[in-house]
Amino acid sequence: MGGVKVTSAEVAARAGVSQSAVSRVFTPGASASRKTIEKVRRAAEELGYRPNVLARAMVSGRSRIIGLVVAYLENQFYPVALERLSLALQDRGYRILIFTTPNSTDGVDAVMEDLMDYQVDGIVAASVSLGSDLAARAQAAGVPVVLFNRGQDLPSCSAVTSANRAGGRKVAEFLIAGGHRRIAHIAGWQGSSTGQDRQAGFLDAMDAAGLAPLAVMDGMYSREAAMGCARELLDANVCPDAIFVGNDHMAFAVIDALRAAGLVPGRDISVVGYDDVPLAAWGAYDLTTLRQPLNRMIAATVDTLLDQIDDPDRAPQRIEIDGPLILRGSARVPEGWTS
Amino acid sequence: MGGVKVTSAEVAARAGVSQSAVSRVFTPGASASRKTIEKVRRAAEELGYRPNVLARAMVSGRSRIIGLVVAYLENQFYPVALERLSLALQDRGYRILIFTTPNSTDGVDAVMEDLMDYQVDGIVAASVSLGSDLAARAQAAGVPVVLFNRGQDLPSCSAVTSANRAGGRKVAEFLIAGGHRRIAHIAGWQGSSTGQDRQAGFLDAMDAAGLAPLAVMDGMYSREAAMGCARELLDANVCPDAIFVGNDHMAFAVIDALRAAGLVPGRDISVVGYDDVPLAAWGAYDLTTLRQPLNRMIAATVDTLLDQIDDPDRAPQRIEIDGPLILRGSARVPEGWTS
DNA sequence: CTGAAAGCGCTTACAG
DNA sequence: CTGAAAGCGCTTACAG
Repeated sequence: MGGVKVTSAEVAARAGVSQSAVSRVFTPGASASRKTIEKVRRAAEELGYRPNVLARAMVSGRSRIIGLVVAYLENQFYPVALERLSLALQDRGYRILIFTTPNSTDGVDAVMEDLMDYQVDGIVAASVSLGSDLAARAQAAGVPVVLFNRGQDLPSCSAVTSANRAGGRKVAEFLIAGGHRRIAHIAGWQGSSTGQDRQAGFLDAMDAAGLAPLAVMDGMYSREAAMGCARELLDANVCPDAIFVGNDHMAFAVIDALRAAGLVPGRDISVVGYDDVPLAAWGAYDLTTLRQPLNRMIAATVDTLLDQIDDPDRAPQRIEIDGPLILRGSARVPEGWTS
Repeated sequence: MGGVKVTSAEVAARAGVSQSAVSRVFTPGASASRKTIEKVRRAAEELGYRPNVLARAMVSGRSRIIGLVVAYLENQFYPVALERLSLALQDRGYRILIFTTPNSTDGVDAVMEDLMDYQVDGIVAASVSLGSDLAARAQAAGVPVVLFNRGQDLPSCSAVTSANRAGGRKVAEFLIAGGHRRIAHIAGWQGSSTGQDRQAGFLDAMDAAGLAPLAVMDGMYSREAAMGCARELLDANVCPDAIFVGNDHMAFAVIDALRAAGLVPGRDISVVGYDDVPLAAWGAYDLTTLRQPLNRMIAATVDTLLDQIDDPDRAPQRIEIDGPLILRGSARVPEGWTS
């Protein structure tokens, strides 16, 4: 029952070599003779030895642990992102220490401190905002931070997002081209860059077309809030003919609200989301949406983070990745519309 | 830019005390005079000192890290479980190191080895099966393991599940009482205890009522597989009047397939799922389902795991928690049915 | 209460 | 290529 942890010294004794030799055999770059390698490997196998990663971390100053701060796990975008990120990081020899948090800046900051106590080599903050003091501390400690799906303007942090402003514009242009004239926007949380940028893009395009939005409301990235917004829109004197919703998670709520009111999405009212989570493609929602190119966003996140870990002098990056509009049944498609 | 990590020695120097004193001030149980505590806290604050958790882990033999192995993150049950687990563990001072994995036993075992390299204090294996050798190694290393939502029969592991056999029985009784006679079962993966137990319970009740199932197929806990099964059922000569699906994730696929065939769930064919994930309550699916009591399952998992960490001699537990049937619109409700 | 010292399990110059 | 030794940042008996 007692934790029978085998150490390199025990392996050394059994193999008849020094403890340093054992260490070298298990250290990728180091050199050892074939004979030593063989003796050590055999002894290690017999004893069930595996190097203690924590001890290695202490002396090398590398924990091979990446801290992940994430909120909104009920939005399918994040579990999927987590899975991809975890796989990509595992491939490169890193593991994820996960911190879930309510989305207040305070909550996030508290959790970040904890994170740094674990000597993480880098931090991915997904869908959360950092206090600028916290960002500074991470930098002071030499821990690179990349913001995933949030473009907050912190000079010391990298940020990976999709091209949200362009995306918002694209959605508006699509709806306008489809002949909609009473277009409402249930926006993503206006405390977040993604919510702001998508809304700004939407307003850009409306403006360019000489149209005023029927309504713009903050859905807070919350199912409940979005549903409330949708009900309010349906109860108003003038009913929208299209609703652009700031993300898919809220769009599902909006569709549920429309149907509850006896309306058919795509026929009576067009609904467009943002993200293209797997659920958007399922029959029950069949949601037209602006896709965030998750694979490329994850790849960019991992590359940026590991580059900065390997070379602390590398400057933070801000990466924006363009995404396509995915046409499905929840919104009327303009005649001859392509792409 | 260089990682300016502050150590206890530096704090000691500034505070004019020994390094041990600093350590004591930051060690919950230890004793120090008010004056020392004050001096040390001030110096620590000024320097931005926080204890290195990894170093503490090395000497104390406690990493305060729990390893979590999880597959099926596309099934909403798991992200929600992850979030609750993370919160519950954070409350008790533990963090989660996460490993995602394809669900083969091989994949899981490889990942478990990696996990142990990080000196985790305990392991939660959610929705995955362990090789028995691996379970033995974890035990040998003194690392307790609890299987979450999987009741595999490994004497050295604890297991927390809902009462799956009783649940399967309850669903069948409900459908039979509702007057259904052509009842099919798209089962959970038959390589898992949950899939087997729910199916066994279903068959128990069918048997007791003198009914034969119209069909029993393995949906593999996969959306695609389940959809294939549903199509096959609909194409057969005799169409089911009810389908019990092994979990909600598959049930959503089944409902999509029914609707694609022009059928209305709850009117033409009753569909019942298992889990009661949040999506089951959303308007688009409105799924009748057997709820797995997640909060209680998480609480039991955390309690069991931490108990075993604190007292290595404690015997592994197997905990089963009963869940209620949640009535919604996807299945006909028998007259006068209660609970 | 407090400090000097040993030790957790490793990696990494340093000699040989 | 190999071993003895120092050291990573802490905790924890051990004396005082």
